[in-house]
Amino acid sequence: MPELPEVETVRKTLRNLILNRTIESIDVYYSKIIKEPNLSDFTSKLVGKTLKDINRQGKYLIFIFDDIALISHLRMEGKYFIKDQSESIEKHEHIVFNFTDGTSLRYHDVRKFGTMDLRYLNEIYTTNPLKKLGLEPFDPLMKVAYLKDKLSKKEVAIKTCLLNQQIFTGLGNIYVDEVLFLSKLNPEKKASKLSNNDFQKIIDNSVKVLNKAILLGGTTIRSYTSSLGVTGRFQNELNVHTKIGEPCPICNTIIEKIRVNGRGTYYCPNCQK
DNA sequence: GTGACCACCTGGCCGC
DNA sequence: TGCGGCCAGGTGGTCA
Repeated sequence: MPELPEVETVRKTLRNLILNRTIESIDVYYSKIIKEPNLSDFTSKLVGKTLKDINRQGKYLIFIFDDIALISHLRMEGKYFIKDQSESIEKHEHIVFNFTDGTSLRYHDVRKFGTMDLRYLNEIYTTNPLKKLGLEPFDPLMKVAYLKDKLSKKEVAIKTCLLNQQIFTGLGNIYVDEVLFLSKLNPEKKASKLSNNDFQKIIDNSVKVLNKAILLGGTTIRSYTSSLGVTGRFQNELNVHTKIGEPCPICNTIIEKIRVNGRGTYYCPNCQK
């Protein structure tokens, strides 16, 4: 599933391919992807607009048009593909942005979990969904003091807290498992029990894991591929996620799988006590 | 305010 | 072979 490194890979790929194209029309085959505004306003506000830039905040893609931004979340299996308009619409292609040059940007989502919102440029960061996001690990303000302030009174598992995008933005299930492994922290340990040193390790290892994943184009597990079918290579670097029954790369203890707040969680019971 | 739980959604996998 | 049930999981909403 797309997490921050996968979204960043999609952003870079699309930015290189479709900048400065102008929307001629939009075909919507599954309108529930669009959250705000309504379908009619969504299309009328975008048609005729030229794509100026593509940014990212956490796991959200931000398509910057002339005066308006399309904020897209890929959720579990969202993908973008660029195709000629003459190519037939495939199953699971729910929203198609047709450009004036005869090409199209197609949003493909098997599980239909993805979302799209339109916002004027001056309200992108002052309204949801981006307003509520916490800091990314790369943010200069991401310090031990920030995490301590947010987590020191949390009586829930640290894994649950790191998946909370309102606190720690950008990590999903895969990378949280990897960060906690590198930090030698048990995913079920209560956030309130963590030390300053633990918080620092979480920050450092998050940056380390995400940077490496971005470099390798993200992680390809199950069905995820970025736009144009580009697959990531970070899955070859995973230490614990999906490694149930395999030996820990550090101590050879067998990796176990548990559920933390309903999420499949992989960890080494020896390294992460 | 906090934490637990559920809905959304479909393909893949497993057991019968 | 075919069918039913479960699992995967990010986020928002609801409820206690």
